[in-house]
Amino acid sequence: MNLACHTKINNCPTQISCLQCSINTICFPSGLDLDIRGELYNILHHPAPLDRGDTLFRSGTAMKGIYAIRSGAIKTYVTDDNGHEQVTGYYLPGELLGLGAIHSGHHFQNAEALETTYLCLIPVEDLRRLSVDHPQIQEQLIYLLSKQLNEQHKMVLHLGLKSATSRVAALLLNCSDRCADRGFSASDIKLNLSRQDIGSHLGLAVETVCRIFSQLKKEKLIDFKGRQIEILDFEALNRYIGTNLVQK
Amino acid sequence: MNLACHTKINNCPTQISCLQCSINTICFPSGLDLDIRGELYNILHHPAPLDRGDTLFRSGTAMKGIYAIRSGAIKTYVTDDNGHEQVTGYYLPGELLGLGAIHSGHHFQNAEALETTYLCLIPVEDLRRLSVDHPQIQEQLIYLLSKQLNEQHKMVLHLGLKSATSRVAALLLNCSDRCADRGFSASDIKLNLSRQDIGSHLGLAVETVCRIFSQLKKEKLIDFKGRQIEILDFEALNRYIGTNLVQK
DNA sequence: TCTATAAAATGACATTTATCAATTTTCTGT
DNA sequence: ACAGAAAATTGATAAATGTCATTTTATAGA
Repeated sequence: MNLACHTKINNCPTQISCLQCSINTICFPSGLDLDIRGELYNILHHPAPLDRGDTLFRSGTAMKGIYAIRSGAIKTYVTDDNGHEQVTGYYLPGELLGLGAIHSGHHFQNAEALETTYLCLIPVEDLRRLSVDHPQIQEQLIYLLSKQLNEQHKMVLHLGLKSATSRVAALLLNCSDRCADRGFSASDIKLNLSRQDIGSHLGLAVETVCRIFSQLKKEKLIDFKGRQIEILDFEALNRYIGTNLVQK
Repeated sequence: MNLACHTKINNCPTQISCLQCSINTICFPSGLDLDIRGELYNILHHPAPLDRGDTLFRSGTAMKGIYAIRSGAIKTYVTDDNGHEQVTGYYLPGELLGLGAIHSGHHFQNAEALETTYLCLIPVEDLRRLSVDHPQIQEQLIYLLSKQLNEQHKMVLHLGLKSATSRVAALLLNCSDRCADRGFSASDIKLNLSRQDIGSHLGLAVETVCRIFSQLKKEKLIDFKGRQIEILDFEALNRYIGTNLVQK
């Protein structure tokens, strides 16, 4: 099995300029003029890296800004009255968190690191100030918001699939796609959510998720060791999704 | 039962200025300065109203712009290899369609009118041109994109609920909320999706949706006649969602 | 490296949901 | 108002998924 996507960019220094950052082709600054990237770097904050289990932000709190993941992985989740978690999102390096809180200024989800995670924080107020002179920044923000909205539309599609197997397959292929977009392997992915998290995200019991993983392995559509997954048959996984879109 | 939300603003004239439009407090122009609203009106198109079943746009086609619903209702859906539909969204007056296509310029969903529907079309190119002189327009677009992203995050949460009843309850309360935001009744709502559409959206069989509707009626949590629904017990419906967020 | 703890996996059984078939109700067009 | 078609509903049964109990495996900290 090859290297997991995340391991390739581990050991990031805490401070790094966008100009040198290994993910600057997919992160916020991608497509911006070089001088604007420089200005963007001036307003960036580099919070201390998060350890596994550390909270990035909590539901109900004011947003400090937009977070960009430099390395690591984050899950978002909500908690019900009984303290039970439901995972609502899974974010990879180069992806942005907090965009949905711009309009209200507050988060309604919690965000937690799934492994050691390095981030950049872009304060929205500073970004707004910067965009007065550089309308390109607003255009970029619109572009990225639209892209993430599109991603969520796809998630809504995947979560509306009827069978448990098709929902799991959709999640796997979704992660594969996003890894590939980031220049990582499309077939060897690290899905750093627990089976419990996956179940809670897809509306399934942990045991169901385990059984589906085992069966997909037996059918040789995937192979895995823990959270390290190798996709062996993209076609077949896609067929699971396509043919289960909706029953007759 | 009171009037359905939609009936209140039926019989819209085809041409109407944003300044007089009944939904201008929630639609794109909300919050914009009056002179900018006037300019916005100048670039608006008013396509002929759609009849029930008419297609607004198709998957794979280039986007013409952002659509704002003036009255009526729209569903978005995708179709699998076997021609089976899966509903991915349901849109009410004052809501915008097509925002997810800005970044690629293409739609990946189909959009279809569920009843007679009046729309405005805001061509993105014209909007971009207008925003050179009025950065407020880009700020507004960012605000609205963030808001819709947040809405989709909620949908992801709702579709990840484990029981069929909680997913149906979540859909009902979601529509109620959105109706209330628009100044319509929160308790008397018209959910103009067929039971089939609801099932396909939530990953359930039609029959399951029917049975859940019947049971909620028997338990006096809702009342309904066809697609006209009255919510009788918000508390109880909310409890369904909260206590089913995730199993132990 | 070892131990304690958590995560993952599996089997047996209960519950929920899907499927199929049939009936009733609603809607559309004349 | 009427006829035909589509949508909604309901029951019986099959299939999928959840729950509980137990075992195995992986992980974290000493």
